[in-house]
Amino acid sequence: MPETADGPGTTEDPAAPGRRTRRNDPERRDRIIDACLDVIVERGVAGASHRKIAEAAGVPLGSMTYHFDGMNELLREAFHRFALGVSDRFERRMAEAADAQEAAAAVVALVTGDVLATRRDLVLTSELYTLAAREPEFRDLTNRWMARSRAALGRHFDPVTAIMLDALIEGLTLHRGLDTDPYDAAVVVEAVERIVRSGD
Amino acid sequence: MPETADGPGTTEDPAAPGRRTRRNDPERRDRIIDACLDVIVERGVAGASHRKIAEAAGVPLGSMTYHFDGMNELLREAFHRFALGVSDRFERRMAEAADAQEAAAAVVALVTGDVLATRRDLVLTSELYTLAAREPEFRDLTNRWMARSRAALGRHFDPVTAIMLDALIEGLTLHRGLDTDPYDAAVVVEAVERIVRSGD
DNA sequence: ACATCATATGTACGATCGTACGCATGGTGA
DNA sequence: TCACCATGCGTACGATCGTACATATGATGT
Repeated sequence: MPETADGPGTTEDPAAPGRRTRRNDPERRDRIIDACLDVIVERGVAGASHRKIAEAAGVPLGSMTYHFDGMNELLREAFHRFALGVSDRFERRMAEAADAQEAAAAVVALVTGDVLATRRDLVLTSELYTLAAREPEFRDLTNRWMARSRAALGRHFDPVTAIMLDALIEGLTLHRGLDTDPYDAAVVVEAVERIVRSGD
Repeated sequence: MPETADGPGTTEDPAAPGRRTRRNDPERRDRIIDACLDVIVERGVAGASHRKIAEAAGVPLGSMTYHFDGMNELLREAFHRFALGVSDRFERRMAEAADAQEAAAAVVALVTGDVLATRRDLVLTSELYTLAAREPEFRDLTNRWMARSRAALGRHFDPVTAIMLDALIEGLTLHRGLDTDPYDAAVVVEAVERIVRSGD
């Protein structure tokens, strides 16, 4: 059974079998948000219902409407957390780079490697963009995300180069993620080089 | 009332009020597919139900299961048509370009202009990628689309440059489409130039 | 120890969904 | 002209959805 990471109070009270104590669970809200992302990865936003998320989080259905004012708020918080997480990792990598050359190498590593190229990240990013393409509320979220990425790139590159790099990263990640057999990483190296080389 | 473009047989038979003649409508299947795309643009794949699509196409609900073997087949055909259309327009633009310089200009025009930058195209592309990220069936579709784009670019650029340009176009289009106030078109010109300049 | 009440949850409702299937329909060959 | 039957459609069914709300629960102050 999946029953992942039993939260506090989820298990039965040994002293009173058959009864469940659920009160006083401060992390419940967080768990719901995480479970929401998990369900989205597996079933998509379309398949992410209150019931599925509640089951995945190990909380009763009633907790959904109690902690969140409707599905939209839950989605907003979930994708906010996701974008923040990816953004943090990106920012950290850029901060760790000593100069533009290291930064370029870090960008290549992010695209070809483990951070942006996860199936989970690909799915969640696509789902978020789909929401953003239709609802301004989520578009604000993606805009803040893009702005943060460009700012992180701005540590090492001029603003225009940062914008172009940001777009290139997006396209490369997306295409490599969707491609049945992704082209060689050398292409990524070359592409990044072409963009940053002229930016000095 | 929306009741767009009454198809043949959709209106009442003047000779027999209250009766409807629906037989012999060869374009019905096509109309359903087009209506499907319209509904997806407006409500998303999640909101594209048989009933909504049937209403938009001006056909009875029964026609849905009659012409298509389930929702998945309808989606597959609809997105196939969409990808083919965009691909055709892209191909044509590339074919019209006399040399690499004109091709580069065409790429800029496509990204900043009217073909790829429509809200409709943005929404449909996002929705398709979201499906592709999860289901291999739709991933094949996007793969064929990407292959065709690269082949079209291959008329004027070497294969590696074509791959990079393809990714750049994707990222630029997506970011410009989602950006609340898109950066200047000059950035697009510069980015394309940087990618193709080193490709000679 | 006990009354109190904010916190938390179980349940029920109306809407909408995809799909199956029996029947109406009208083109067609005799 | 008319019977026939492939084509096309109206309708009903079971499932699932988001959400509201009455009620259970247990922490807390006295």
